[in-house]
Amino acid sequence: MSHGEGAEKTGSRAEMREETERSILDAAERVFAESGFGGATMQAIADACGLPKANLHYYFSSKERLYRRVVERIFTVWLEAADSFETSASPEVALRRYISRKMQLSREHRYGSKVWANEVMHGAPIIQDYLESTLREWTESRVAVIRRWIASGAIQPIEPRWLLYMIWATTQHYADFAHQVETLNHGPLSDAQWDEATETVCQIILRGIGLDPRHGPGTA
Amino acid sequence: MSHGEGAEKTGSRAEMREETERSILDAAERVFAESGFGGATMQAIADACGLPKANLHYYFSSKERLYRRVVERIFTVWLEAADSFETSASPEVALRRYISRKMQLSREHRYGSKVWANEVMHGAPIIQDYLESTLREWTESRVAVIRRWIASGAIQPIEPRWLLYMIWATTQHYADFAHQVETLNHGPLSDAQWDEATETVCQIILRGIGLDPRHGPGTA
DNA sequence: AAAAATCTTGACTGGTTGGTCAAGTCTGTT
DNA sequence: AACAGACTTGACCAACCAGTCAAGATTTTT
Repeated sequence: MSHGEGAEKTGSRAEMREETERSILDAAERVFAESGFGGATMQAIADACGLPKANLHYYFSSKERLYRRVVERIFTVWLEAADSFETSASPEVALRRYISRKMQLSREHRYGSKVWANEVMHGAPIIQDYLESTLREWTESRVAVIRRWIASGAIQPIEPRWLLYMIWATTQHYADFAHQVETLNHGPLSDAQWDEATETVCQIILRGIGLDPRHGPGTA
Repeated sequence: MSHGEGAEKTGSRAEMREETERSILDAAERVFAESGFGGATMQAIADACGLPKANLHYYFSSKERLYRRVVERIFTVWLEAADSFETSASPEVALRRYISRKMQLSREHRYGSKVWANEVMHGAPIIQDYLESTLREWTESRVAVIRRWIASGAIQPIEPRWLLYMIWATTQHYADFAHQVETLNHGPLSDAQWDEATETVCQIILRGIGLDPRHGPGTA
């Protein structure tokens, strides 16, 4: 009866540590998302994962370090999703995959998205270097791809950056503004609504840049 | 030499009070946007408007009440912008005006947008009633308008809600994620870039729902 | 000019929070 | 069984912060 968390199979020392850290990070992500960095308290995070507060400081030396780890973990997830924008695929496929993946992320990682939004809104004190290196490189590579699509006449001439921002903003809106969306929807979105929203976003974006948005690659 | 703020023409009692309150609200909006409710301190707000902290409590009895006033003021601005979505206009005109106005708001009221985003992300503890009344009514009325456009064949059949969310998300992104946008842009957006971004968003949305996005109402 | 009302402000306070610590418990090793 | 290292935790502390207050300054009214 060491942990408050439900029965955990005893594993090796390292496994146990990893699992505890993950449980703390999960709780911290939720609390930071709901209260912001300043509003979150270590006690609230401790309560959220059923550990005494002092124990948190055993695994993470300070609140800021814990927050940093939370943000870094989110960036990792973001990077994986970014890969779904395949530079070798056709515009339809690349964008459809990317948008769908980002919508899925918004649904499954609501809290992570909120923490990221908070961090950027507050001037990205922790992740400024990521923005300037990894994110900038990724963005520039996709901008180049979109420019090639334009040059080849595959899509209408639009500034690629504004298109990317539009995709980020729209997909992340379903996580960051989930509360507003759900209030207007009189409850959480159903599976069907998520599918429909995803499909609508894809269609408007694809048609918006001059592609035929009919579902699937065929001419059906 | 009463105020820290630059030379203020002496006005009537009520005028002075109003002006001081506005100056506090402006400072508070900025600080709340940058630090969140929990991270903001009354001292920081006081410093930001050059008043001693005790003076803030003379005008606003508590931090929460001050925050509430900030949020309410933002909602007012939002409502005015909402009016630019004219229900009687054609889809092209209504959407173009609305998107342009929202982009302008993002540029001129960056902090207000961020406070709103923060409030919603944290579950809208203060403005829940606004979401359920005013915002819901406004949304439903515009959804009805868009449905009529669809029924008349003016635009493609898409779920109006997802379109509205797309517009909100995209336009507000330029305020809420201004730091990210500016980092990727190596500096603030120029006038020309704002115009171009606005035009691009209009074009993608209009074409995305099946309209001819050529600038202006003519057939040029 | 004096009294009243409004506004200003430095100093103070009670409560909260991040972080510490020392005394424990548990687990694996010899 | 005994020892060592890893983990747990209640109690504690210093720093900070929202909010108070009382004494004074300024403006308006009489």
